[in-house]
Amino acid sequence: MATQPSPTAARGVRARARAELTEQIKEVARAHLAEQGAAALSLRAVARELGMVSSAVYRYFASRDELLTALIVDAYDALGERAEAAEAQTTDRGVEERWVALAGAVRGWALEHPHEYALVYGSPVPGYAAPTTTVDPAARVALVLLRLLADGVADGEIDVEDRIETTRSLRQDLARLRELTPGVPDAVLVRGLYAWTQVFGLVSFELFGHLHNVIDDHDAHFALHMRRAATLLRHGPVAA
Amino acid sequence: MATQPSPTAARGVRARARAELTEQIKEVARAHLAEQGAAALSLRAVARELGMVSSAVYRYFASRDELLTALIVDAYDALGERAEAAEAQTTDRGVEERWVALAGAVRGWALEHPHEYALVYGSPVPGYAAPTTTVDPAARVALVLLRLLADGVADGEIDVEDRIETTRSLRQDLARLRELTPGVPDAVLVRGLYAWTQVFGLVSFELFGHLHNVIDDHDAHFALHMRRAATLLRHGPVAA
DNA sequence: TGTACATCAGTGAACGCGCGTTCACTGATGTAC
DNA sequence: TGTACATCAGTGAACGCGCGTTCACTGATGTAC
Repeated sequence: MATQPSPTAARGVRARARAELTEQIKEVARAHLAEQGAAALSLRAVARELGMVSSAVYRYFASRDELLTALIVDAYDALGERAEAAEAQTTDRGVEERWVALAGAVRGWALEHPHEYALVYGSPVPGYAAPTTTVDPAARVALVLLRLLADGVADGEIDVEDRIETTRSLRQDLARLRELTPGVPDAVLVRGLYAWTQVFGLVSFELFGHLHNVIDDHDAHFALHMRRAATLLRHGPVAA
Repeated sequence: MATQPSPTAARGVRARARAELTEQIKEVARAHLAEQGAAALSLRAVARELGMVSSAVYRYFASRDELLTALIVDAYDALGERAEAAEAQTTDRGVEERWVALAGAVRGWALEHPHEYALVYGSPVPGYAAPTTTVDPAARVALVLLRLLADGVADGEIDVEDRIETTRSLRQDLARLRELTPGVPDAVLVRGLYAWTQVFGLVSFELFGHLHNVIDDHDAHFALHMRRAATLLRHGPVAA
């Protein structure tokens, strides 16, 4: 019985074949992305490489934009997964080590997948509007940081005393952010945003070539700044 | 005599016409950039809009890449000029105000010219390799910060005491940077790089949509972070 | 187990489009004597 | 001031290319009875 193809198993065969080819299309598309960038990604070229006729791809993705969206979602998910794993491995240690692991995961993934990083964190693809499907995967990596902040505050590892001067609307933005991880005060959220910007700013600078002829030892440079970011995350800047 | 067309004046007429049309081509190209991004920039479309035949553009730019290079150089120069002017207007004030003016100039220019910003600070254009002509204009805006750091150190407004732990190769990178503005110690250069990354990281996040549903009050958010950056620039983080 | 029907994957041709770049050319503008 | 020549801007046609998407179709695979 179990070896005989039942109706559902049969449907399963077709579905599996479909899933496999869908995956193959995305893989080839990712490879093309890595060679020429998102703007040059072409359905025809992908089909050609897979030995299909270009129209066949439309059985799998309704349009070029839909394929792009799938790649974007995958990229966010891959980065999120990597970050979650890296941070989970150091959960028993302190805020600083967890932060360094998280930041290192972001940079590590970006260096391994520069064009996928550019696809999601670089300039927007012209004529492409990201659908709401991409919102949740995009938030995944940020949630790792938010949980880290919440833990650090709960443990007392992160100072909470510094005050920030800001506007009512910014406080509302921060309050919305706090809904995801209650207990993190405004000042700490601001420090988190600061550190967050630092990670992606640095990775983008490195990948997009803006540290050319400025910094050669990218590893040391990144490590140094992430240590500083960790200190700031825990204590905030001294008031002037 | 002065009103008669002398040989050089005559040559001047042709040269001026040439310069004007070159400028017009770039203007139209910039407008197209703003509508569809760099990858979609087309010589034919530019020519069409100017009422020329596409091949005529080749009298002015030898290729599409050369036009792109000109736009990149112009963008860097425009940003540099804006930053220089903003900072120069506050030279008599302290490091913090000068820094805030500089950072505000960068963001202001970026918000007004988002696609030109993306052209130079976003993901690299696929298949385009920036020639060395772009190096000096690119450095212009960074030099403003370096001079500010040098002044702040000379005035005693910027603390110089904090030590940084780093590698020999990174110290070499910093030494090379110091050649441009002698007298700025490693620790201060590192703080400068940190602040620098923060400005461009924040502007990129804002322009590329990564603060969507996170921060609505971008002005307040940016102002807050730049004030913090100024404090850090002057004093560095507290050691843990 | 067998048959009639429905679903689905993939084909191949076509539509209409835009692109970068080259080339031989016409005419106008500038230069040298 | 006038003429012969050189330089330059712009034309128009062409080359060869690739693209996204649609559509009617064939044949294989799955489903229901």
